[in-house]
Amino acid sequence: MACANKLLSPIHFRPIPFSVQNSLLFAKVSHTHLNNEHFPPKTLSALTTDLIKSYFDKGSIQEAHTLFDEMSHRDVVTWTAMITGNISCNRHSRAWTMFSDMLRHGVRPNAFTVSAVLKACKSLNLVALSCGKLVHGLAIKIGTRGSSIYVDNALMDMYATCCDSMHDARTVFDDIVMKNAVSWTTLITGYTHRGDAYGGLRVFRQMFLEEGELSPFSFSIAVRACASIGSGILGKQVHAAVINHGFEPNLPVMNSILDMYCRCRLASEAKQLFSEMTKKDTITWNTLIAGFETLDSKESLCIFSQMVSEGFSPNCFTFTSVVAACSNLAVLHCGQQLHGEIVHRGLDNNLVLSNALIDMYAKCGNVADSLKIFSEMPSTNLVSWTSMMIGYGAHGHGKEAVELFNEMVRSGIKPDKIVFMAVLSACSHAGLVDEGLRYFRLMTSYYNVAPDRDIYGCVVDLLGRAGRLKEAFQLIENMPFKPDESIWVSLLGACKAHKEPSMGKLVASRVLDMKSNRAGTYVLLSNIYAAEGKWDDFASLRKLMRGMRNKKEAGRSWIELKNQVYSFVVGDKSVSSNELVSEVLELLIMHMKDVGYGPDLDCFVHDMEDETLIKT
DNA sequence: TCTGTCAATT
Repeated sequence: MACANKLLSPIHFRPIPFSVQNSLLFAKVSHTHLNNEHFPPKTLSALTTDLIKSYFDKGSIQEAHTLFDEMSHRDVVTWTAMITGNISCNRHSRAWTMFSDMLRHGVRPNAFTVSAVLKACKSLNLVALSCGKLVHGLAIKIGTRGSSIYVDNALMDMYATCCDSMHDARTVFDDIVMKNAVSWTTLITGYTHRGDAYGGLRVFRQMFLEEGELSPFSFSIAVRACASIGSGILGKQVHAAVINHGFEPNLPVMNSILDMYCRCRLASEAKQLFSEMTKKDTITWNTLIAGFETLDSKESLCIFSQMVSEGFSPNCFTFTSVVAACSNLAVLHCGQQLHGEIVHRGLDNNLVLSNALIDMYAKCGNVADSLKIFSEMPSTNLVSWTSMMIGYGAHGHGKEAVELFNEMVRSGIKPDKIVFMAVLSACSHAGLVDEGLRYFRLMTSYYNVAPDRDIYGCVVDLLGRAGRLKEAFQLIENMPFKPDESIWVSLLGACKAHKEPSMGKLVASRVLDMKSNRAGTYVLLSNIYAAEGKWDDFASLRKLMRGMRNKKEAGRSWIELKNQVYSFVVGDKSVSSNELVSEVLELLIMHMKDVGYGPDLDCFVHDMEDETLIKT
């Protein structure tokens, strides 16, 4: 057997044309077969199927097809090997045509064929359901449905993954008499991936109640479901179940629990689990670094250097997270060092990573380098263009952002909602009001993208910033959905900036109607009253705020000095021990006064109670 | 005797 496999290795025949090669092969197979008495009685067709499979394993798709075409007798197994081979090479539509060819040749599919072809249906999203239903009918007709757990599970998976057919998946599931671990996992995954985490968790619980077969897969998907709804309480329960059922040695399960703690913003739980994990791989580190990128960017950079010093090799996932951490912290030097390391490791061709670098340079104030990366990318996607446009917008280059948008459309990329937000925001910051409004109209009339609350927020900002407050007000009043607090607050800020007290009062009444619990809203309102000298109203609002025990989150600043990053808030005493920071700030303030910049004192209110300045 | 279903990181 082993000797036959060695003999059949396609590498030996590489330089010889296919047909000759295959005749040679048959000769050798028959020869071995006839001359070796101890050789198991494998048919020629079985041996050829072996070879077809090994061709697909090596990615030699054409050779597999040539060999198949030259066969005189093809049985179900050979056809099935061709279908699965094409699927493993991601050629799903070819797999489907192979299947229809098979039916045309009058070969009756078996359970192997049906489950394989269902997988192809799943991946052919557009025509999936009609193909899938056809196979479902066929499965019933030839009697594989209900008699093969593989067919039933594949059928469930097909219904769950394609279109909105969780109902059909559930029907198939309920009909299965002997459910196995895959049946349970497939159904839980179906609900969870469709965004119905509670549905997934209900099935997970049912699995325990009915004493279904447990597997690490069902645990990791259940953990994922908890993470997606941000429920640390449910996540901890699943974590306990993982320990109770002895799945702790399974690394993917533990990695997903780590991810869950990060997504539920339970930083200390994540840290503790990480320190207790005896086995760790690159994914473990990446999960923690990605988690801390949003929780505590500075910490995520520390974890990164720890990862490197412990001898783990960072990959493109790792670098994407740490580059994003640098964007959040606006630490250019650190970002540049990482960029160097990325080039050194040959990861600079990675699309997602390049997009992160574009964003990093823009957020660190270096939009020219963003453009350099963008223009040198071998291929781009929607995110690349959007990141570049956001970078331009943030630096006041509205015109360039608009030009980039037009270029993107010309290159054949279809704009989405986020791109329009980038364009509108760029127009807003550059004062290109009419240009922005034109894109807002084109969005629905030409590009067929439905504007949502966020888009309306951008347009209100665009009009408000330019002082076209009445238009902004009318836009909010005529929105196709109920305005939320933030959109009114945005207009309120514009009223204050343009010193329009009458419009301000009107907007303020709308804001008060929302019965907000956000401190920032009241700070803004109280400032408007204070600026008008309405101290009674001002006082009652401040009282209301104190009752809410809700403080506005302080605006934070960073400064990078001598390879050290200092982060501080207004009135922060923690950095004052470093005289250098205070000195630099003093110098900056003096310089600002010299060039005629005085702070807008209307914007500040002094809170006597906690002795801090609150900036709006 | 050849052919199968499910999971974790940006």
